[in-house]
Amino acid sequence: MSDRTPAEAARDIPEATVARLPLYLRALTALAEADQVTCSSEELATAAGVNSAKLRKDLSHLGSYGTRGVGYEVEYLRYQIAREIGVTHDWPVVIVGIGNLGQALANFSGFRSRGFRVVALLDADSQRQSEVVAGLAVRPFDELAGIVAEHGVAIGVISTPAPAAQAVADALVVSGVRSILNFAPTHLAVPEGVDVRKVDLSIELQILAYHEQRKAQPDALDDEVTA
Amino acid sequence: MSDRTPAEAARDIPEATVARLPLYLRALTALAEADQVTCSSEELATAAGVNSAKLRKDLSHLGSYGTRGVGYEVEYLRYQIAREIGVTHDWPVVIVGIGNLGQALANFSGFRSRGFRVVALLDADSQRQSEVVAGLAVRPFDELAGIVAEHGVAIGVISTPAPAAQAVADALVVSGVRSILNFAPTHLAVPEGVDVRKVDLSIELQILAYHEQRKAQPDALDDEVTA
DNA sequence: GTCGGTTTGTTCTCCCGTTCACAAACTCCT
DNA sequence: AGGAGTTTGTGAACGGGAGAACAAACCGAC
Repeated sequence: MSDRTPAEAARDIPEATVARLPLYLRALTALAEADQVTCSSEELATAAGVNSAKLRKDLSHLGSYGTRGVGYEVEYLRYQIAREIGVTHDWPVVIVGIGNLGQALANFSGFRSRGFRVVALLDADSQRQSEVVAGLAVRPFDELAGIVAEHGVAIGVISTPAPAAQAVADALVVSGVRSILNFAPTHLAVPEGVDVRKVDLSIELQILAYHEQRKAQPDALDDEVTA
Repeated sequence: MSDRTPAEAARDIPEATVARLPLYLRALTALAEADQVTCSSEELATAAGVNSAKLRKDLSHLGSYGTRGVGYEVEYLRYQIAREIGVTHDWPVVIVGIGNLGQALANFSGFRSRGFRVVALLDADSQRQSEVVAGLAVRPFDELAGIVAEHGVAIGVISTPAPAAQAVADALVVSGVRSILNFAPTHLAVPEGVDVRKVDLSIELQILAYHEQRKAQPDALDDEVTA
């Protein structure tokens, strides 16, 4: 009934907590690179930009790592969170739609370094299929099913124009992909059990614009003729 | 104290509603282009991918547009939402960091068509300053303050590497920018009154990976040695 | 061994957001 | 004009997340 996946609470970790775990993972990685052995919840929370009480509650959902009176062991906690998220091994990813954004995504180093590996770039435009982007040849879109099966791809990224996105999503789902990251500015309808996360640049800007407008106008609101 | 802006509820429209208004605006624009004159809440909600009751409550926060027994007039409602968001006129935007992602953003047509106009591209790398991207010359970063003042820029986009992001944010704030869209994978500390929205690609992927992992494992969880 | 200081894990409360369900209000047909 | 049908706007119940505050647990000193 709902647009979100209602029974997606797989075990018992709240969705809001899941969304913050990558923040903690990143902060812990930075601490580890600075050769810090232990850290307090206060320190880690500051590094991640969240409240320390929230951090402790989040971590309590995955277990009782950490020692009272001492704090958390950086490397140990980092591994535990990585394991919980599932990025102790690499996930194969395909990117569909190799325009400006798709090329930027293919070149994005953050993927490779954080548990993801781009195994194929796909595009329906035959002109792009002669190009090589980020060391990978751009391949025809109809090779999707074979590539997904071959590499065991579970995550697909859509960076096509909006009109093509739904068809691409359908094809991804048919091929067996159950998680989609959608950059196309459109709503995707997918079957139950398939997760879609949306990144929408113009929506983010419009939200900023709303607040910006409110900052500018002190309190003039009702005195407008709108016919 | 908090990392979010606590007193940002400018008037009385809930934040969750504000985040959905751009969705409705987009759906209404699509309906208008299909020459549809009126639409029901059910129809608009389906197009936007949300619940119809949620849609009606959202719209009720901006006023009582719509006619019972009939629905909403597409063009009228579209204008009202655009006015509420503040995209009836264009917002000048600067993009800082013209790497792969910055170039993709500069070329993104959705900005221009949805109330935003990129007025300048900035980069600290002098090698990039000879390039022309999306019809705009890449200019030195130290011209920021002048550009912001000249065009009345209120919104800045950061697409630099993570280590440079905080310094860029500081410079934006000093120049007078009060809204920042941050693509760098790091937490930005900004003064009260400045809004930051974050788009983080690897976090989105990690959230997908978490759910994907839970789909794969039916219910094996505690039986792991972790030392 | 005991005591003080420190930090985690957890409980409790409050608030925001979602959803259901229904009254109010409008149109169209007779 | 009146009634049937339709759709909006909203009141109320419900669930989840945020934050404060505190008890439990650990370390180190004496």
